[in-house]
Amino acid sequence: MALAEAILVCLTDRPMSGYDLAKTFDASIGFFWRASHQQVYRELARLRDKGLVESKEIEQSGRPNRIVHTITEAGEKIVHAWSLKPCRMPSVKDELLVKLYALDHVDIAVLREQLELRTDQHRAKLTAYQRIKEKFYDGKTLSRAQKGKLIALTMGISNEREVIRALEQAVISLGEIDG
Amino acid sequence: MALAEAILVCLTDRPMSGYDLAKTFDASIGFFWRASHQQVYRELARLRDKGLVESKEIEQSGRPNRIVHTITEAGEKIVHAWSLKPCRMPSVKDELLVKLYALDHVDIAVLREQLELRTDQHRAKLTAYQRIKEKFYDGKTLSRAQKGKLIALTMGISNEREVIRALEQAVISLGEIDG
DNA sequence: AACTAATATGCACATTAGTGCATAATACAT
DNA sequence: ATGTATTATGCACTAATGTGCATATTAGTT
Repeated sequence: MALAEAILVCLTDRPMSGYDLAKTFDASIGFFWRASHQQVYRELARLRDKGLVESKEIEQSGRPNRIVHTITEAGEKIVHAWSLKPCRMPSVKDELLVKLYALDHVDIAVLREQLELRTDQHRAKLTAYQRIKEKFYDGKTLSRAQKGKLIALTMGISNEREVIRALEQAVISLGEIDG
Repeated sequence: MALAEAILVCLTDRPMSGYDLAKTFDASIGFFWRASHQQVYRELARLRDKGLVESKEIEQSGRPNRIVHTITEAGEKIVHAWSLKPCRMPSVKDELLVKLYALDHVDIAVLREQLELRTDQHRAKLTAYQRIKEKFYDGKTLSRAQKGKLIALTMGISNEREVIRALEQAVISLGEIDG
């Protein structure tokens, strides 16, 4: 149920519409907890029903009205209680590694392409993280909240670097097998 | 739907019962695709319905009969078709990073404990991977299938090492904030 | 004697996530 | 004119995952 908490955490910063939240889940907090816009709207409805956020419609002309959600005191209590509860290990589900595991039943040329595509995807992630770090964190005086985000971001960066290195090595190893 | 394929991949090695498969998902292939025993039995029923595996009951005395599943030709075709399809990026969902992201709304002492617990869990994983590598792969002549498994395992090992290093650094950074 | 682990299978229910679609207006490019 | 992107919300259906329970026997432990 940590999508609820992730949304509440975003709303501790400032009130936001579902659309704002969906964008946030495509960027910053989405690096650590992925969610689609449908998931976000659905969960917002539940949070509203439970009284953990308050929603008010803001009229706009030309486009649909914004519905802006504000965290309530009850919502803040939920966030604090959640912070004390133990975390689960993220569940591993990586088809690419399953394909390596099943090497004998897989087209090696295709698998190499897939490894290279994956490497590029991680390079793109690394670049995105580094841009954010340079733009918002490097050489700045940081609040405690920002320092926490920087620690998470730094972990993301070092992880992407290592994954890229490991994937490049995997392609080399695969080449040695295929000959 | 890659649980189906992961099971089929296991069955290309040898026919197995649901129980055998569940154990395999607690160890080897489960390092790359996690699944509970309930999931395995449910998926086996579906695979049987689709004619991708054939199941026969083997009588045992004292304990429930084993139902041993063998991959069919149709099943092997599915595995090959799957190997050609592009892979998705694994979906990120890590509460611990969300808590770092939400540092201002979190108990820092508790978070440090959670980071340390997570570090220990990754150390345990690393040890398990290394034992398997030493026992089954180091200094042995390997088939192509085994070489694929070794590449996946090597990626797992380097990833665990990096995650441990990054978590240790995160605890240090957190200490500097907290004072 | 009672408890625990291992072997072996699975159902029922609840929660979570993903896919596809629907609506509606503006702005900008082709 | 037509298409595409952006802003903005959300439903309906399907698929995947997790939780709790149920059954049944043997072997070993406290």
